[in-house]
Amino acid sequence: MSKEMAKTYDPKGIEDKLYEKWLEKKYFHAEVDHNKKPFTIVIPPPNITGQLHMGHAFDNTMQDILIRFKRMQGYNALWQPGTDHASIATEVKIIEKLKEDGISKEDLGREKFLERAWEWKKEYGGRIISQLKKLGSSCDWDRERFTMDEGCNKAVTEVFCKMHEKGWIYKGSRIINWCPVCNTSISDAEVEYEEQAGKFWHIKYPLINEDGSVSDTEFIEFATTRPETMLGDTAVAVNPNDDRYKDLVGRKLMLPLVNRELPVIADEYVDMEFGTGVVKITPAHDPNDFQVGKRHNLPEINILNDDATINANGGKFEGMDRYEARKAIVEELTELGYFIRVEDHTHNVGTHDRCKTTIEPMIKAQWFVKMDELIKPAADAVKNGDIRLIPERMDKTYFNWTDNIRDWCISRQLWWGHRIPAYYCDDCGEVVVSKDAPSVCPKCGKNHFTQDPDTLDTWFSSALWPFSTLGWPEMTEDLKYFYPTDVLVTGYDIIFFWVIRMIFSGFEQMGEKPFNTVLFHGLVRDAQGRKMSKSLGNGIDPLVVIDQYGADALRLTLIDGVAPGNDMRFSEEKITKSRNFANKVWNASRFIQMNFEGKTIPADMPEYLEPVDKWILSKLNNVVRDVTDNMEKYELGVAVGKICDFIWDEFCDWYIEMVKPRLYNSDDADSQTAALWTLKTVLMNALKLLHPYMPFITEEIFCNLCDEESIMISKWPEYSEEYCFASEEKSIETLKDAVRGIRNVRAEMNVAPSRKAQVYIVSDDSEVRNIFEEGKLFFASLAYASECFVQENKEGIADDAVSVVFAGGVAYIPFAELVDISAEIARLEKEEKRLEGELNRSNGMLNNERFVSKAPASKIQEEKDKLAKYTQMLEQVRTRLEQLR
RNA sequence: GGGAUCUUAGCUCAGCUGGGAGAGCAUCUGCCUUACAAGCAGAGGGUCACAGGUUCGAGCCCUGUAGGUCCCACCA
Repeated sequence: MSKEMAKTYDPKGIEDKLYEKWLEKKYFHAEVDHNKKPFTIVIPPPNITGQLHMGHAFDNTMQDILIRFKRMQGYNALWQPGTDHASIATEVKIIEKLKEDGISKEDLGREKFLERAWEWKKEYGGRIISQLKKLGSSCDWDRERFTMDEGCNKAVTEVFCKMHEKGWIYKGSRIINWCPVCNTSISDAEVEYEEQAGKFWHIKYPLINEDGSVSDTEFIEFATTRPETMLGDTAVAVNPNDDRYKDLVGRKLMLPLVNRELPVIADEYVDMEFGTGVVKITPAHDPNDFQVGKRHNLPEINILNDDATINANGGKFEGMDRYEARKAIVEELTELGYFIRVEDHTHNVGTHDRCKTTIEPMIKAQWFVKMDELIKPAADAVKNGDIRLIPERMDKTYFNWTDNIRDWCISRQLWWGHRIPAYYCDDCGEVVVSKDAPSVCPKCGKNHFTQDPDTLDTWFSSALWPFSTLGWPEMTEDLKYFYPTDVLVTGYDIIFFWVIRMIFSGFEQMGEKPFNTVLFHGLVRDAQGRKMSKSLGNGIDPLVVIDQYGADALRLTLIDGVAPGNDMRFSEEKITKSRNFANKVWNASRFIQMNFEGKTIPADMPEYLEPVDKWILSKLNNVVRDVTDNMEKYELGVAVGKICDFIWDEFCDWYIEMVKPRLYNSDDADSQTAALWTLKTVLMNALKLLHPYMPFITEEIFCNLCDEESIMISKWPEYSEEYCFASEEKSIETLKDAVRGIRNVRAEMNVAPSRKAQVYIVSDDSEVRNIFEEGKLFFASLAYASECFVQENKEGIADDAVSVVFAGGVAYIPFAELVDISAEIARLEKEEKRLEGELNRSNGMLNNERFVSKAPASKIQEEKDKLAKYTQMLEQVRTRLEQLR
């Protein structure tokens, strides 16, 4: 056999070496192959600005597990990787960097700025990719893409032009969310509402008398959280059914400070119950007021510059910041006697999710995607099960968005991104949308154009990712073969940003869904359950974890015991547990390898197998079936739990211990061969099951133990009738029961394992006697017995021997000098009580006529078996008690 | 305001279509048993948030209550 294994598993060195090998062998690479079924995952492209964090590690671990699993199952598995240009995030970073040198982006100019951005991409864009590799991700790196590469560019332009032609992309002047810090419009999805402690200012406007003079007795009172917006008020509204104000509707008010006459209008929008039942209307700076303004043909007065300072429409407040103006306005209103009072008021304030700046609603000309028609097939697909969301509850979240869809603002006043393919004729202003710059104006025939300066929302290109990466708009072979992809793995936090947009884009552009299934995961939180964040400084760097514990341990920690869609807590304890498991696997393998030394192990199942061999093979067979089933259903956390339990508990703690005597004794060659073959078979198959979760350690061991090239291209184990040994499974469990019982008693009596004792197994069931007879050797070692006798009756056993009742018989341990008869009686009485309880329960059920008549037959039989078993055990306990008394 | 979800051992969480409450960690007790002390063998510990209901049978299904978390809406 090959080289000696170290005593503890050290992932350092091994992981990088194996990853290099996989790359070299091109195992990750997938080509169209019509003899194989494809299985495709597209990666959620990480931002080029990003560093690998636990969220990425979680997300990519899940994808890698699925891809490796399917690859081993014989699918043509493609994991399509790439990165996202992350328009605004990247632009902000570059601006920050420029700022350090004292330059603004305008100083630099568009061309130069973009040059910098590309340099930046070149320098840092690869960083996250190399970090993903550390994790073991088996992406097809030959296919790596970037949302702003040539192909994706082409796809974006194509979609924009097509949709524009169809009328589903349009330019319009509408109220949008404006970020005064990033200086760009953003979409509704990018607005985050944050509860803030604010103020509620109560103000009054004077009515205008019939003679045109400003009344000093008649006022109309209302309250606002944003007094500065009064500069843009163009009406005051009341509810049409509000008797208090009926007479005022149609009259005029004087807007103080700017001396503008405002009408009092009636609109259903106003809630009579809230406050004074009066609302000031600022169509240019509030989305609801905007709607009211449209209904009543109110003027829209924009009072803000792009940086949220007051513009010329604000009169003497011009140039003030919005918050300075707020203060100044309240002061002046107080002086003029229009201010009533102020109260504390917590309310939700819309902020920009990226920079947390309070957004300012403004009317601006922007490009939009018309959503009402586009969303229909996307909603239907989930409704009718064509696309499955896991966990299912995500459906509700999904429909909540599709049912309340609003047009998508896609233009951004940024430079880093896909530039909008719209051209304006310098002479007549005609708008031409086309893939290439037009040469002649279709309206005036002149030939000078200026391209729209804006770029597109980052998510516009990510929405096309599942097909743009496969070659669209060309109908490539890749596209025909790999599309639709199989599963998308992502966090529930980007369902609106990305998932929905990919779905409607897929239907619209490809005429087909982009994926069959969406597997959602939750957030990785810290040990206290807090979100990992930069500001809290509680983030755990996955690369540090990999360095300390290995990628396998990290991966296991992230997936073990986690249900789809649920958040998980990451802690030192958990990672230690995973590391320990890796070490356990390592040592079990080391032990097995040591025992292979100088032996030949048959390739096929030997003729002769002992019951324990059959037992573990049967157990393995069940695990293979269950784990495969769980994985097909995306229950990865459950699946890995079963694998680990099988390896640690059944295989290491029981089976290996059971076969040790056979390994140490070469007299019975057949028996030893059977043990060696079974050890190898079970280990190899268990490693295969574990490989998707812990790719490195499994590969290292696998290659140490066999001549195959790699575990990652080996065949996934399948359930097989050949390995079904139901009766051995059952009988070994009986034997384990006896062992546990004996250990328990010995532990209670504080007998050191080194103190061996004789053990007598007494059973009137010949099958039970048989199994102990056959397993005598290992049974003795597991039960710390010096000798083991199997017999039909109690003959020759000391009366005061300790007795252990198990299902099928009684074990006697003549340990006279240690036995305290009264303690023994107490122990057996406790056992008697327990069994009586069980019998009561069982009898209760079986005597319940309605249970017997309604419960399924299998359940009844199960209960009858238990009854028989406990009856027999109780009998034994009672007999024994009598003897002792 | 609408919705989702959670409440199970001291802690962190599993528990699939209803059929005798689980794991890891922690605690306690023994063990250097020639793969592993990052280990082995044992033990203790739970009215499955609360109240009803459906059912032969409920941690699981239904209704309500309380508390937590999250998402959406955004009453100026």
